[in-house]
Amino acid sequence: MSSTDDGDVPPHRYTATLAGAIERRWQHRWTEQGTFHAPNPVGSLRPADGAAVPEDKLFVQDMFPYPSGTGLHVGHPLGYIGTDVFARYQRMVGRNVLHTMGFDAFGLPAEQCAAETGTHPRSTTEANIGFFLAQIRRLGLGHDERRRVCTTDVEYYRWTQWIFLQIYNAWYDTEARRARPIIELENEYARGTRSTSDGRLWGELTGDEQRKIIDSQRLVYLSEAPVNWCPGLGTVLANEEVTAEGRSDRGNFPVFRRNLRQWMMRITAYADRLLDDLDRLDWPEKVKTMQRNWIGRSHGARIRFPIDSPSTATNVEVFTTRPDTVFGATYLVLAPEHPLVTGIAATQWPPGIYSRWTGGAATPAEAIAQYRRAAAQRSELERQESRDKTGVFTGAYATNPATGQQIPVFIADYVLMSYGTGAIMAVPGQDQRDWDFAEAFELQIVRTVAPPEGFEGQAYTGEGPAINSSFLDGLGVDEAKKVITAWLEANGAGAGTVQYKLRDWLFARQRYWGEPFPIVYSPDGRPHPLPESMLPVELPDVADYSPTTFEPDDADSEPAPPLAKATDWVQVQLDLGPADGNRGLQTYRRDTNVMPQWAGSCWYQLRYIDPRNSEAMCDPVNERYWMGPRPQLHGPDDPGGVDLYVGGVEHAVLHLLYSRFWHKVLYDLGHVSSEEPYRRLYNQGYIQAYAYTDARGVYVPAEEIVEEPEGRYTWRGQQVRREYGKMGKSLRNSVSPDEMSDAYGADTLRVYEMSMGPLDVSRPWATKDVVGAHRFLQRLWRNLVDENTGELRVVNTPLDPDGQSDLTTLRALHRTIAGVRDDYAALRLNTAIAKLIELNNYVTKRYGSSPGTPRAVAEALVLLLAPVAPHIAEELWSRLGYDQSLAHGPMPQAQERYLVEDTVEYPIQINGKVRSRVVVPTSAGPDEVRAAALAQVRIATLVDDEEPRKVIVVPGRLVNVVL
RNA sequence: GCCCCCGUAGCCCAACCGGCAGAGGCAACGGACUCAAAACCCGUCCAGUGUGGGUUCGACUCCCACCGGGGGCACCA
Repeated sequence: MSSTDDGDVPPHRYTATLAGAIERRWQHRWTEQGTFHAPNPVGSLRPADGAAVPEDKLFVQDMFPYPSGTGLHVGHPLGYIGTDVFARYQRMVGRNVLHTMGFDAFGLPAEQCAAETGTHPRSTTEANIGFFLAQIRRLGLGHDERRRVCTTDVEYYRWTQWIFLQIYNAWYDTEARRARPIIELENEYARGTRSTSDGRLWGELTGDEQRKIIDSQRLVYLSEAPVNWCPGLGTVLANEEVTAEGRSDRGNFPVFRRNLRQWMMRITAYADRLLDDLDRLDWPEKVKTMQRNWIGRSHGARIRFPIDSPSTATNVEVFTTRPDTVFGATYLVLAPEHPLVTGIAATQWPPGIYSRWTGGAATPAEAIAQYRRAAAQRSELERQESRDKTGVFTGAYATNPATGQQIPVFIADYVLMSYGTGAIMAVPGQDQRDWDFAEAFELQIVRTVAPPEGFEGQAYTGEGPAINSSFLDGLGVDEAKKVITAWLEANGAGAGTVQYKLRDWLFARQRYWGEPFPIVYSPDGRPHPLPESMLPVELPDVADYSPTTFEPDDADSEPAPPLAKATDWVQVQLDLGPADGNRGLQTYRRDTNVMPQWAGSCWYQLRYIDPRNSEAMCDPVNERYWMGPRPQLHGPDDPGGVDLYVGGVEHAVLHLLYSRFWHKVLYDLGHVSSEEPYRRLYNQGYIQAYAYTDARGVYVPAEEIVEEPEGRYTWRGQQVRREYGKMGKSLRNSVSPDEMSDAYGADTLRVYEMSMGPLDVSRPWATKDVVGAHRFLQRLWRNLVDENTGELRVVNTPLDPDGQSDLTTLRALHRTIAGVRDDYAALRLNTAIAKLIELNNYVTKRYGSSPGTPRAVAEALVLLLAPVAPHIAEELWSRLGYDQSLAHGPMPQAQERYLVEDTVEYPIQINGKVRSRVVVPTSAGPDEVRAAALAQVRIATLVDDEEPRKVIVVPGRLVNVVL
């Protein structure tokens, strides 16, 4: 990379050195003057002069960065620059713009670093944030620094704990379709307006029984259910944090299903709303689809199959999306872990049984035990690799409620305990998995949907008339589903139901560096929420920050959270007050789990709004102003939320689903007016890079690569292999924003990154191309400032609209103004820059050797450039004689009169091929254009004497003569 | 295996509702400047839109199939 500072240059040329000086000066000035402070309607950030805030506002947000401490590369700030350009443009057109950035600083890396170095995670976190801020401040991002928050600050996580308590102290009223305070549930039971499930009166229940009923309905609850236990990390994980291969998404350690007592959040209560409200969001379709798949709603039915076992009389309930195919259900399959398996298993094999059904075992019990052992040992990965159907017969038979037929019951690992009821009715005729199993076990196959003529496949899953299905015969799939569901309900054999893939959110982690739970336990093991007055619960200091981790494969290990070691903190004497029955000072044990990293990022937009509020997480008036629904602007269904949220697509399900869930709970409980946190979501692309490996496969420095002809690449003479992907220190292809700023200035880096392509497209980094952006700024500077004297070279004589040459300039100028404004508003930053370069090139050509650039052009160029290259723009603006920053405008307006030309040139096509051109007045109507076109000599010759079959005139575009 | 997105000049990318394939940048080449080189300045070259069909007066744009690249889901009943 070459600096522009080499050699002799004119003293006032826009070089990296000059850019650096300008950038430091303006960054200092912005900070000093609080240029990017956005006032709130009320509270400590309201306007100092008591003025009302502008009605027109905009809330722009970047996804919460995690301050990693490894330093940024040029890819990281792509989105930050994008939002900054957008925010600056909106600020210049007069909107009150809230744009800031805080830190999501709890989490594993800081903790791991702390454990390795023995420093407190808080010190490494703070150092990392300092480093991160230094890097992004150099880019000139217009953040409201007063609003920076950090999830690890006690004043921040106090409110994270407060929100946890709101959720804890709430239940989901399925009839009202919203969360309500838990006290209202208790009141309903107490008043008798709600009855208990077993019909007993509330007053007859013991306190313990009452508490159990209440606790079981909270949106946060303790569960004994199977969880994802990761011994390698020493913690449990949420489903979302486990990869498809059954490993931890951080660290890639094996994850095991274990029964452990853990905090869960009832996100499933919101499944329908989380799904349905996607339609109200301005989000990329891709992300919506990912959330839809994750929630995985499917409509179907639960059907009960009576078991005819010699030992027990019970039912197996299955879930199916195809109840219409029940007449073709020729066997049942239970997940190996299904609780009914042991109960229904026959003691002896029935006579004359296929040997493949028994797995070679002497009794069903033995076969089951053997199969279960084998299934437990198979990892998720192995299960995926081989889709061969395996299973064993339980010896039991069930009755198909539709046919009355006896059908065998199997266990097989292709049925998952975690979905539906953990049991299926197998319909091989209409399900390929069942077909495969049926073939392997020689089971009966009955088609109940007629495949189309000539169908040669196996299972047929498409549309068609029902067959072999008694009273359903002839009906289409949808109709048959309705009829059979009604029949099942009428006969007490089942009911229509909705099933979700979404599971409740496992909310506890056995780590140190996270938010402590505002929960204590009495000696009897019962949890008690702390009253709000006891917040925050501060994270105690401990000698050892890491949990006990285990051999990654040690599935039988037990979690041992670090907080359990802080015995002074764990044992407390508290008076929980009236909420806990005024029991006075009691001894309690604190919860030693911490919240998952996602907790802090579930609500940070609300704290950005009111970062210093000590009375509430966020004043409702401020929330309504910045995030409230604006139906007049966004339509009647507008849920409200942040106006623009920019980040990578990798958070499509985790963060974005959790955050929506919390926000909806807060909405239901009346704490916020918006129903969604993020009205508009935009996924920025990634900056990627080429990396090069030598013959040994070792990465070599990308900046020293020489490109040879025929697509070959060499490093120090030896041929290397090129690969494309991430930018990173270990790949030796990392380029930092600091080195780019050193070489060209931050404005150049900003222009380059924004001009590389649309913000949502990934593209390769090319350091050699950056110079193009620098040349543009340099030329623009030269058009306004004399490089030798430093004097302004701008002429104040106004442009004369009646003079032909000035008119050309005015038209070029106003066309640019209109186009650039459009582009900025639509986030087409690359084309906005192209138009600015185009205008600048025009100015260079037209006025480069004249005494100077007309002031009107110079000012507009500077103002239009300001969002993307704010430092140089501010500098030029001040040299143009303005002492106020241009951060709040003005933004030039295009004048309509200069957007229209007097004449238009129409291309003339004959049969779709351009053959000639004709210039006509803009005012010419279609008939005149047609006449002018046909009168063209070249056209007349080509048309000859033929009468055109058709002449198409597209106003303003072209003429097409069809012969 | 299923679903989604993307293929335009040597490279990164424009082309708005189907209407002249080129706005911008890089590279290359030529010129100018220079004792010379770099930087800077001026100019030039370059594709018929991944492939094959279809619809249309007209297709980068719409439809179908295929190829290549990226992503998501993956025994979810």
